Amino acid sequence: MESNIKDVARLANVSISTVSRVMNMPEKVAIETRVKVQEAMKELNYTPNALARGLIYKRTKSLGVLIPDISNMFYSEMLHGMEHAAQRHHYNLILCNTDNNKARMLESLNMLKEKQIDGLVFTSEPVYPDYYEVFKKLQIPIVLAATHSLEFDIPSVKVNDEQASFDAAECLIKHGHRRIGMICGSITDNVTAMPRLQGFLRALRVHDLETDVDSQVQFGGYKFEDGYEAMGQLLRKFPDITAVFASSDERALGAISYLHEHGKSVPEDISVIGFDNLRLAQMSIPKLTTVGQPLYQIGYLAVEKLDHLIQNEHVGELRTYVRHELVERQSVARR
Amino acid sequence: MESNIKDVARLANVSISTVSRVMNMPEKVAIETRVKVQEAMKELNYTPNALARGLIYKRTKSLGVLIPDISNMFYSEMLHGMEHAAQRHHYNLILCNTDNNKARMLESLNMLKEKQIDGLVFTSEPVYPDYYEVFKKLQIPIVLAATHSLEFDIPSVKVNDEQASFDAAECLIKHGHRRIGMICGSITDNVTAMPRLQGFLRALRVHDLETDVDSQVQFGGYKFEDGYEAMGQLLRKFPDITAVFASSDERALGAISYLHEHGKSVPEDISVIGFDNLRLAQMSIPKLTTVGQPLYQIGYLAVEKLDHLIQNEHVGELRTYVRHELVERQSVARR
DNA sequence: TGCTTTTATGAAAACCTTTTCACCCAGGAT
DNA sequence: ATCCTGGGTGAAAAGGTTTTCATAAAAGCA
Repeated sequence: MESNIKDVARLANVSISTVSRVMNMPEKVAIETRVKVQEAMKELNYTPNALARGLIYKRTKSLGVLIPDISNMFYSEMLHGMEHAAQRHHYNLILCNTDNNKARMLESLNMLKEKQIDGLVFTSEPVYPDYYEVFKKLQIPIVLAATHSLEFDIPSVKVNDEQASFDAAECLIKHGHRRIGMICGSITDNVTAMPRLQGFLRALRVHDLETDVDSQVQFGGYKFEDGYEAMGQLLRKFPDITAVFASSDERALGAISYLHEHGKSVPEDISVIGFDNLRLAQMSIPKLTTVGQPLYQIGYLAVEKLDHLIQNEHVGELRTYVRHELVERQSVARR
Repeated sequence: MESNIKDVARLANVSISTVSRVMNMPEKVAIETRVKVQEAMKELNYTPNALARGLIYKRTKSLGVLIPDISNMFYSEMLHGMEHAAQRHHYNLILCNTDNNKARMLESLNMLKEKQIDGLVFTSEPVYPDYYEVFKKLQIPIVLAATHSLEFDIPSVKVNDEQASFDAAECLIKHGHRRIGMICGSITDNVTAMPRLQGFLRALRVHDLETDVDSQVQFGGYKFEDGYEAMGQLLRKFPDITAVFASSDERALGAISYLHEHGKSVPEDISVIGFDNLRLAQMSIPKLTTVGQPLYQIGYLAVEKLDHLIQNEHVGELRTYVRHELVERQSVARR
């Protein structure tokens, strides 16, 4: 039932070369032959086979995307941007969810290589040296999205986390807060969590506030439940707190939830500022003040950068830093 | 730099047939030859080319996924399930975001066909007759996820929307509510919105409450803003309302937001029940009571059903209906 | 008219595998 | 000694395309 170029050629009474030409350089074939062939293609419901094409062109117009957890809005917004850029540049996206699991990641990478992807976008997670080894073996253009590597020269696009956190903290300070806690990511993550911590501390220092990481900062996961948990810890260790910087929106909502359940109202008693500006930041009560990263744009630019790499065009800067933006809503109050 | 089977064969001093055998039926080749070949493969960092394989096997181990909007948590949770099922059965997922745009969908479908996907999962959106024509031309196994078709015999997996809505409405009624409004989807959508409306109305009738669609039901989009908007309308048309069934969690949060801003507290003044049980339903204040659909599972099962179709195994039932579940949290109060 | 150039087409090689078939050789049975 | 069996291997075709090169016909030009 599936028809190939041969069937078309036979039906149109031409050679397969001619059929191929009709598809790729139609101006090179006589007008009558052309329509004859096109009619045959239509009649047979013919579609060219991208596998055969890819074999010859050594190019598949497919990109691999490695994502730790697609159901996380953080990644899905980025993915959305990637998908649009991919459509624009005629790529397909092959999606691999890694669950932050190294074995699964390597497996996916292997599968992607076998499928001859033209390029790869790697999201979040730092690039550990052994990852870099694998990347090198892949022999494929790679772009990092929402992460970067200072050790290795891999193109990347992300926000300036240190500065963004600085701005978040400064926002709280400018609203008159002096006793500020932070809910931070894992201490082992120095591509995202550490810069954010540093930005936070810098803001405190710049404004002559004392800093005490031990009591003031709570480390943990990025999820709602982690934020909830962390808020509890923080309140115990640092009771006279008036504001909290939660370095992800989910954590922020978790914190707010904890505060709400423990009779503190936001922002009247305690102000909370988040990080990311996911769609859910507008949906909470109170609406969340947060420092936004343009996730859609990060995804979009990552794919465009990858395309440049693939086309061997100039890549622009190796490490692109996109603008963050302070989004003031209702979870931060003047004090 | 890229090595093929020939390079391996040359280095190992064997024919390419032998190399191929080492990969596909290693027991058929003498142990010394086997290790010789394996060493050569390792030395050359050889990976087989899935394009060439696919050409022969007429099977690519790739599935297409058509999704209206990946950044929507509704789809991203489903996608997560699909991805896990895909990994389990050794498929790759090629993701296409359609933006609910017909032209883009057809374009994607074409691309997917060219790439020789083994099957397709189509999410949400009703299957219009012209879609069905396209599907037929595709000559590829298809499964519908979170949608179904009564006109056409296409395998599908989804929740029983009518019954789920019935349960939602009944939950409100059992909590003593008599004046209940509904925020509903578009009136043109009769795969999801209409059954939900019918379930809602059935519950009212069964419990001898009067129904007046005109004043009691507000139609609109599924987003937060739509819910916000709709809540306003509803309150104007049907002022002495004590409870609202919003037929998506996002709409429910929009409604809650509206109520909050207009001085009504949830659930003390007005109860709200949602639909979906997205992750964000646990993150709101108050935590949202909702009737949950197992989105992850829907995605997972859809891919497994697709796999059965591809393998020509028995598909089980054509239309699978998975269990919904009433998740009682804090947005519904007794009256 | 006879020559060269151009235009339209086809044959065959190449891309990288898998698989069928044939071959060779060692060992067991007769 | 002869035949058969079978394990291990290689040559070649097939899968669907693109592309190079060759060829034939038509057109241009003197």
